Amino acid sequence: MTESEFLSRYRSSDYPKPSVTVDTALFTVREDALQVLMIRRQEHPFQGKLSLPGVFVGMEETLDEAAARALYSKTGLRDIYTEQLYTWGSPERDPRMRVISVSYYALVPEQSLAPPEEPALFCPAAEIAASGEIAFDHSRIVACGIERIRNKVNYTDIAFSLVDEEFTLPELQRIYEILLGQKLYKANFRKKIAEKIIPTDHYTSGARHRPSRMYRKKPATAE
Amino acid sequence: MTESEFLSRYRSSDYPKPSVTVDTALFTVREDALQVLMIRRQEHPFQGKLSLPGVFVGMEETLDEAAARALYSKTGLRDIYTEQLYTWGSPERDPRMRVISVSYYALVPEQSLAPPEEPALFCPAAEIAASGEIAFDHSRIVACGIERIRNKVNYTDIAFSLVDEEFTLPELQRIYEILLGQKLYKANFRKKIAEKIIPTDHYTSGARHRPSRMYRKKPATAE
DNA sequence: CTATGATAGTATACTTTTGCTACTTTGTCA
DNA sequence: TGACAAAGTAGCAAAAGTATACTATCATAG
Repeated sequence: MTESEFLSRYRSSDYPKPSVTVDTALFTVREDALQVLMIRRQEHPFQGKLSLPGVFVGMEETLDEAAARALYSKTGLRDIYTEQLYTWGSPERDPRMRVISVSYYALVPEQSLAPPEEPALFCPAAEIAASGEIAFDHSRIVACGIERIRNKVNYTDIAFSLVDEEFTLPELQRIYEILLGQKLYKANFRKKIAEKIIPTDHYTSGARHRPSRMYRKKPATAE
Repeated sequence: MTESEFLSRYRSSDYPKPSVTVDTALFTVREDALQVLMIRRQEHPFQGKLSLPGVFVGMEETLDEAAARALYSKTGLRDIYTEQLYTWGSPERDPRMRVISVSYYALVPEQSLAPPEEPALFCPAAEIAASGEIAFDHSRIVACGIERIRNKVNYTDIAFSLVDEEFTLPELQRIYEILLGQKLYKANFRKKIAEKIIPTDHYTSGARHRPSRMYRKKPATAE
């Protein structure tokens, strides 16, 4: 039997299949806290509960594309920093049927977001992670996202995804402190990120204290 | 409409669904190299090529259970250190049909493995990761596993999963060196892992040099 | 037009970890 | 009993991380 013969005889409908969704946790830092975009469900199951934005994976799209689609439909944003988190496959996680969920997390600066409308809202991520009142296993997904972010802050540049293109060092430091959940020393923080940033000749103004210089992220050097 | 009415009307077959598999990369350190268990495929597609052990996810099992099943069927081992890696969902990754693959990696000490038979064999992981001759996207899965292991070696205890219950420090150090791809200083290495191990009163013997003390891993302390 | 409060930004001392070299110990074997 | 071989230990210098004290510059009040 040749490969093409084999392929033409293969009947994929011979086996039962689970449904596959992509659920996305969009994080931002707002009001001095890490917050996550949640949707209040209008339909069953879990009607009235909070859930993450999600879509069924189309037959012709990649998982990354499905995640981008879910995020775009709720925020209108493209080209967000997005990364796959974990895949959840317990047979009981959805009461309708067997659904396997590939979860993603995404990071955006608060400034690039329009205030969410109607069934969508931002919630403190820590509260969602600790709550027992969240639809499906989405509380665990958020918890998983928080943990992943916290782990990656120190050895990657994900924190820059949460500030605008131009930012001040006190702003950036605040992001780090919120993600890590601890206070950092100003001087040490600056030493550490000095090599990752480029100063501009812009300064903040208006505040009744010394203005803060603005910086940009240095483009990643080739490997 | 109540929730139970809603559920009874829900027709999950209304939507096309991808198939879902679990593919597992079983790593061990053998002959001074990180090696991975591969299967030479007997059937189409990719007949004759190397692939990772994989199974279709059953409708009543979790993903972790499917991974354990795949590993058990090839090695006869249960309770292996196993962790989910990444989920691969490109529509073209399987020529038969749309298949989404949830990949796992697993770590076992060489001593606990029977020599693999027939279509199964161990291959140097770096070669698999670099080869263009591997079935599906399994080469990338192995590459992803190597990277994950390398990242986790320094801030977790996964290296201990690759040695027997009792081990010598030169053995353990060799594991670290192979995973990290670099030589370590004996004294520094010992200082660092001193807190994670418990000495036994056993020693190696037979070699024509000073015997090496054997240790066990200290049970993880409560969080 | 100067004092003050508030935050931006810098200099520096101290502590811990890492990188490295040299040494001592203890077994087997000739 | 001396030589080799790898196990195991001691210690120093450089680098990185931790912590504190200081100076700079704006807006506003008086």
